[in-house]
Amino acid sequence: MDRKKIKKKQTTLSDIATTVGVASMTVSRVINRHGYVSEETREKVMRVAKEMNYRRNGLARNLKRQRTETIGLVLGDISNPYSTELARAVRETASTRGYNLFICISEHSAKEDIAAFESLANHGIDGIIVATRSNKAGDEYLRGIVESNIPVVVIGRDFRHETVDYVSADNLRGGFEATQHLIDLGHERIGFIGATLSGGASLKRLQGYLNALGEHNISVDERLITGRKEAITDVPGYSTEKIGFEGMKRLLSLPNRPTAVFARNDFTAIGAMSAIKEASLRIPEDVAIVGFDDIPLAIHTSPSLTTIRQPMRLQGQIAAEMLLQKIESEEKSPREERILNCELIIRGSTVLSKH
Amino acid sequence: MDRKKIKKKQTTLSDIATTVGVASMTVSRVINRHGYVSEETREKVMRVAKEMNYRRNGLARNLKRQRTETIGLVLGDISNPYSTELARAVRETASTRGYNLFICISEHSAKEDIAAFESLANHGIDGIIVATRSNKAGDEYLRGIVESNIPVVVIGRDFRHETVDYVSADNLRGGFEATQHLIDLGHERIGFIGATLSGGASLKRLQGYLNALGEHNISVDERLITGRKEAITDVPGYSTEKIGFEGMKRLLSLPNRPTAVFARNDFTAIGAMSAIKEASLRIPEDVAIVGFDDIPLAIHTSPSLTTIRQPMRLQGQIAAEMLLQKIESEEKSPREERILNCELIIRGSTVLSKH
DNA sequence: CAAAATTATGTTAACGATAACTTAATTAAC
DNA sequence: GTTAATTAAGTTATCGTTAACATAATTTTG
Repeated sequence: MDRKKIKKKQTTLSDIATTVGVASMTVSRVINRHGYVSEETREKVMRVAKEMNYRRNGLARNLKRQRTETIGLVLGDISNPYSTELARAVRETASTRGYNLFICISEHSAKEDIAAFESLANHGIDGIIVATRSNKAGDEYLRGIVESNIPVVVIGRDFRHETVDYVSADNLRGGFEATQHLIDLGHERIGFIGATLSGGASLKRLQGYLNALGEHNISVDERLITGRKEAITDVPGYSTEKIGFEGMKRLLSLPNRPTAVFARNDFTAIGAMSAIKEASLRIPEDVAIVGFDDIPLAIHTSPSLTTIRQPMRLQGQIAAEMLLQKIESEEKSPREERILNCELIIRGSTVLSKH
Repeated sequence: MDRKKIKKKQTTLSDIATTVGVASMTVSRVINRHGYVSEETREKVMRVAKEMNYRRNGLARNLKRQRTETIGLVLGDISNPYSTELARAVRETASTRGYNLFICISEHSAKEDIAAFESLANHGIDGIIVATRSNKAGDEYLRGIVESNIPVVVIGRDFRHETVDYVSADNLRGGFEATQHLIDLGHERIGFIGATLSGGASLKRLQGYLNALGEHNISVDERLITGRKEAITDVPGYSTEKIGFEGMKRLLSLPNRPTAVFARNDFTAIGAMSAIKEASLRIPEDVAIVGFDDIPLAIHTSPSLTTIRQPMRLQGQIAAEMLLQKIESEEKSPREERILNCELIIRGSTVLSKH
């Protein structure tokens, strides 16, 4: 075959320089609108640059300038409205401040977490926001990144480091309020779906649940707490519905089944609702249910889902601001931590609608 | 303040080389596991690299190697399940083939489209998949990118170029089948929400609707076609629900209102359903409704939504494969076009459930 | 009108990594 | 035991851009 693709090289500054008959530095000045260039030269250079379809090589530029004006965001799961709202807020804040955003997805895999961190760090990104689930291998790698002086901010996940800022919803309080709401409605046998106690209640939402029970002297029944062990799995997005479905079935099969359930997130709650309906029980009369996150779907389920709304956009915005601050400041600032309030949204899955 | 942050520079190959007492090329060989190095030297280098927390500078590396093993994906809207499934499939395919994926969001803004293209191109990305809505300024910029020999594949959007591959769902046929389904159910006054005829039915789904009506000799009533003009707006994600809601209200206020409606996508359909319910009409008895996309929410609405399912993952996978093929092939291959079949999913919004 | 400031351009040396080449010592082959 | 192959390094140039400095012409200032 003689129609091999001759990898036509990109036009470079010096290509233009040669054509116009100036030094490449002059061309650089024109391209960057910076420094003295005569109007005549500028026009000539611009014309030739356009003709030759010049595109600046960012690799070389960033290598020389030692910054990229780009930040990275690593998400565990892009199917979750929580993640997407986060991403949108981060992008918006970054964009306003003149930064580009590259998003990487890790699909809750430690290996992909590392691949994402590495890839971003390698590209000389100015800073990274991490919103994946914590896991050992990933965290270890992340620590290396932090220690090589790349600014990092984490959202809603464990990771302690003296220079890493932290943003999160108040999951502890949210979990507490969800449970409190059910207690206020008179429930005493309240289940939890989405985690087990074996991990020592590392999940803040579960801890909030336990705290609420404790405060009202309701004894904890471990059989009412169900869910797969807290660990990185290859389960993406919507499959948490399955955890909710199976967890609820387990709870319903108990000799003394709960009258209310708090699910660790809305997808889990929706799965649980399916199980309840399948058992021909009514929501909320037979089993009341509270979720967490207030995803857009929550208002469209039947009955609509009572849930804890967390400020997704705000978390993204604050994280981005923190990161940019770190990137741009000369001073080394102390670790900052922002924990944002959640809000109980009461809907039909706990309280019969009035009409 | 004297605790100014001394921007500790990253460790470089030659830092390690100096410490160990070898040439930086030797260190490079160790790091890249490529070329001859004695076991003794390798171990020493590895140890020092670890101690000094070495991280390879990808900018320099990629600049020299002229490739990054990274591809970019530009999405108009990340809140849409269509986009997220696409992204996941693209990531998976890319990852399997050893490529990283950077995702950019443009929020349906021409300016941000351009910013995303530019940023990706500048970073020397090996190729770009574009799944934004077409718009003049953005397309013009994209054309420049294509002409500077960066491989590009577009998904489900207009963009004609002899070297740009194209993947899409068969929107024309999908629109036809959605309408056909309603006709089969006996409907004759069928509305369309989400676009107007003024743009000359550039929207394939609308064209499919028109074709189906034509085939059954149902005359087109322009008052039954409603929606905002096809254009880039700053309206993100879920707000298409609003278009559906308002469009439906307009249709319901007609003297001779439609008995069925085809909405350009599921969010629009859901908005329309709200309007129908608000008017105290029944779905599907008074107004039947069909959406498009089969988003996860579609099964959870009440009644559940009849819709056209498009193969989101498949589109992403094929696009990624096409792009990687372009990137890796030496030969210049002719433009390829893949149009994928859609599937009608019949649910409660058009047919009363049987129980 | 000399000194200072401004404008316009060129030169040089990185940024950090690596491909391509060279040198030299070992080991294998015939 | 001489030639060829393998192993283990080092040297040089370059990827494309830009910061920093240097030069020279022109303009402004006092």
